[in-house]
Amino acid sequence: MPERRARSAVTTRAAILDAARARFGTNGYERTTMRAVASDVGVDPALVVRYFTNKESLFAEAAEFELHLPDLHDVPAQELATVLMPRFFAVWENDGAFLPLLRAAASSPRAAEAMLQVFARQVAPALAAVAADHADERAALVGSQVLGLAFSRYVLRVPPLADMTHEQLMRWVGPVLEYYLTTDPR
Amino acid sequence: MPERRARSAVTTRAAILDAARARFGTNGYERTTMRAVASDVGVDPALVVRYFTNKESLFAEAAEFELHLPDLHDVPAQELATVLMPRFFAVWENDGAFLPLLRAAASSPRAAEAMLQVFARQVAPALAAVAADHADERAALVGSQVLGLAFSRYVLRVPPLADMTHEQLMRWVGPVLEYYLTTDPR
DNA sequence: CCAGTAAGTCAACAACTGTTGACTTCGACG
DNA sequence: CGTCGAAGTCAACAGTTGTTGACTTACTGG
Repeated sequence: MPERRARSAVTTRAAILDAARARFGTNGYERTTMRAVASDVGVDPALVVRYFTNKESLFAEAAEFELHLPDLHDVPAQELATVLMPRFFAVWENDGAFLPLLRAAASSPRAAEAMLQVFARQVAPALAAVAADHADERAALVGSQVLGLAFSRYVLRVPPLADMTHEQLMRWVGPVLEYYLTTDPR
Repeated sequence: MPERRARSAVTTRAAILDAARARFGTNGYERTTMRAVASDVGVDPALVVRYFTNKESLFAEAAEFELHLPDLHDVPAQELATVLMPRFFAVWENDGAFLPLLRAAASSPRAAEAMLQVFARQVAPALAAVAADHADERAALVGSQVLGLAFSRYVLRVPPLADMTHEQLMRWVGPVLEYYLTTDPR
């Protein structure tokens, strides 16, 4: 039992990160204050900067996330949505890092750039495995629909969308993803 | 010739409103400062509040816009996108009020509510004219795709999307709108 | 038991924000 | 010409924000 501090450093650091994600996720970047995050954890604001040096760095760390999209090479077109959508739901609803980034991307160029990187490094390559042609355009179109869904459902909370189940959404959106990835527009 | 002031009140008022739209549109609500708007017009900050009383009221007026969606009753399904998309492009690119609202909606509950009202009062009713059934769900899905497109193209500036022409986008997105409005998911 | 170090607090700073009230400028009109 | 009201400025306020540096607390290893 090497250490048993009343509160180990890693513990409060993680707590601060969680609180930051929650605040950034519901209030966005500018409306989230260091003091509020600190007080959520019951700690002095100075400690937050001691651990994360900056509001900007705190945000950067809070907004890091991995989609973990599976390899799509052997997935038949009709099952693309069944494979993809659950991953999106997971990132949107469980991991707390997506919403902060989405909200902040709307008004902060830096956050927008970060979101663009997530798309370029995680989404586009995975989708390239199944795109018929014009892979970058197809991936971007899928991204626009997916992002629009997240924005409408979690940020705007458009009533019908916010209340639908995962299954209902998959049935509606599935054919669209399949179309964007594999079909040629008329 | 009743009035010929060097700068009539209505003129500077309109100039302030324009500057506000531009600032809100590119920087979002919180990062837009009264002082910056005032200085864009070459005027004292106090004058801005004299005309608009509040930052919040200034934003409210700057973010008002009308979609002017046409009556869709006699539009055949295959031409829905040809009729709808040009209106969206017009509001996105010419009128300066859409982007401020979209950006602000991401981090301000009030702005989100305003955007929801635009959807409920202007988009949903117009689309109800052609929706096969579940009109509210179908309208919301169209809204999610349209919003996602705007977000990706104008806020995030996803490269392929930002560079595509109106015609290219219409060809890709058109079938999706048609599907959401008229087809049953499999 | 005691010193060292990590964990945390405290008060304060400088900058910036929205907003206010009193003042000035100036064109129009009787 | 003189005055009246609109158009606009000025300086300043009160509050909030991120960030800093010096200080205190408390656990642990020797």
